[in-house]
Amino acid sequence: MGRPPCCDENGLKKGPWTPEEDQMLIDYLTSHGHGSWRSLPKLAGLNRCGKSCRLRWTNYLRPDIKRGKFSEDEERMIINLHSVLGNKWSRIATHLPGRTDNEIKNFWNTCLRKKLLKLGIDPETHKPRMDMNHLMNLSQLLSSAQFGNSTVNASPWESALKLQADAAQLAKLQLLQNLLQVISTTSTTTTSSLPHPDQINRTTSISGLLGSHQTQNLNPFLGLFSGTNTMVQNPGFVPQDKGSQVPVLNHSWPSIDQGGVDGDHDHLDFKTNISNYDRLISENPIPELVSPSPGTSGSNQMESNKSDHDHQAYMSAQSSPTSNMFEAWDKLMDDEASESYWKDILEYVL
DNA sequence: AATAGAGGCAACCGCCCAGGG
DNA sequence: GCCCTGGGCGGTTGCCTCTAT
Repeated sequence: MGRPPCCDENGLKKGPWTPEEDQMLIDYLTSHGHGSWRSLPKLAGLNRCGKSCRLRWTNYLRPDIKRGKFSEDEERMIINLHSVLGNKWSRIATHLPGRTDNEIKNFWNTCLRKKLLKLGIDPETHKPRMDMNHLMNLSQLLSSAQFGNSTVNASPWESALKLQADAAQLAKLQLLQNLLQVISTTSTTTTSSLPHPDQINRTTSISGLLGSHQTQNLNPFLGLFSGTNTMVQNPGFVPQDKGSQVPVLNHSWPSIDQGGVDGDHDHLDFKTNISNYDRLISENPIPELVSPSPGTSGSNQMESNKSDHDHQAYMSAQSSPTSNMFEAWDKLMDDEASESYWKDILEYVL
């Protein structure tokens, strides 16, 4: 097990710091530096543990700390970096001068996370949310928002995010509805709206319907975005994500015909619907999830190799014409997991 | 004006890892 | 190779403030 908490040592103060304590810590650190944090409190005359002093200094008292609200650039950067790095707050913090990992973590948990959730984006995966409850709610949201009317008072950044999310969500809904339509006309199940999973005939599997090796080609978003050139390759994305990119522009619907569908007219309808999505998106161009502007990237802090790597990944993500959302789709399709991902969704729907 | 609930944030906790002996 | 220690990190807690009722 881990070591016992250092503050268990008898009599050491915990909790909020007083201005006097802060001043003592600042005075000591500015004249002596921290040296060993463990011995620091005694030397500085503080009745605190070294760890508490270190946290207080690094998270609050350090002179280079920038306080106050996060700018939109910072928000964008955090979202981008989080999509690349995940919950590596300290690594994210190295790209935001004057911000601490703790502050970024708090900001993420209290604001950005909720913001993304509201926009229908899973903050963990940065992919559109696919849970059925959310999709059920979505139709109501979309109808009430009437596709963009709700962005009047939003910032341009929020509007862009929202519009993109709306488009993606609308496409998702329509995808699911069309899937259901296909399924209902192919199997004996008849549904005109999203059924409760318990009410659904689970004996039909989509892989059986379309051929066991074709499920990864089921993603209609490849077709969806193919006409708008938003779904392009992303050569610079994170190497650990297999490096290679599937040439998605030529990767979509023909495979269904080549696969197990055998020219079933229902599936032709499905195809037609997908090309309708193309038109929908063409007529309503989807903004990037985040702007490609790197803003103040804090590149002066790129000191470690790890940081350089983060920066490269980040800059790749930034410079790509496909921003996070599309990257996520791209990656989704490039990922082995995507097969089971879509399979899960489809089997859930079935 | 009082109160409950939500949100924001500082601080703590527990685990992990690297480095030194 | 093992143990100990310092330092770092991510997750969580709890307090304070704000807002709605």
